[in-house]
Amino acid sequence: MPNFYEQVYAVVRRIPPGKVTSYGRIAQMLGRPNAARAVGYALSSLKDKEHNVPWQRVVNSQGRISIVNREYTAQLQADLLRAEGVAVSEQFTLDLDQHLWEGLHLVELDDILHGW
DNA sequence: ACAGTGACAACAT
DNA sequence: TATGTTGCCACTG
Repeated sequence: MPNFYEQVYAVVRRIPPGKVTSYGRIAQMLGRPNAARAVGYALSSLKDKEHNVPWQRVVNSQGRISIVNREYTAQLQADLLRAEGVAVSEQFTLDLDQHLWEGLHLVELDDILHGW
């Protein structure tokens, strides 16, 4: 049974290129509608290589890149998304109606939540 | 055991 | 619109 962080990573790995979702929606998928902050915390602790997580595909509920006081990182996220075909504005915003990921099917969620 | 820490989100001004 | 406030929660030392 993976811990919460691993569950978050498992979900994020399912997000296809060119699509995005929010911290809160990931929390909801994992059955913890109020754990949005913990999702952000999980991603912030990523050490890149060990995991293979497309962290750039997670933005806040407003469709905005949510990394504060780290301009270079926000810029990196924007560039990574643009490389996938996502239109990101100079203010680090994007159109959720156009790029929002539908989410997982119940079978896939069961895999993540209960192991396989 | 416990207080501090965020890449959140919803609401209230 | 744009800030500010408050509730949240998993993880850490």
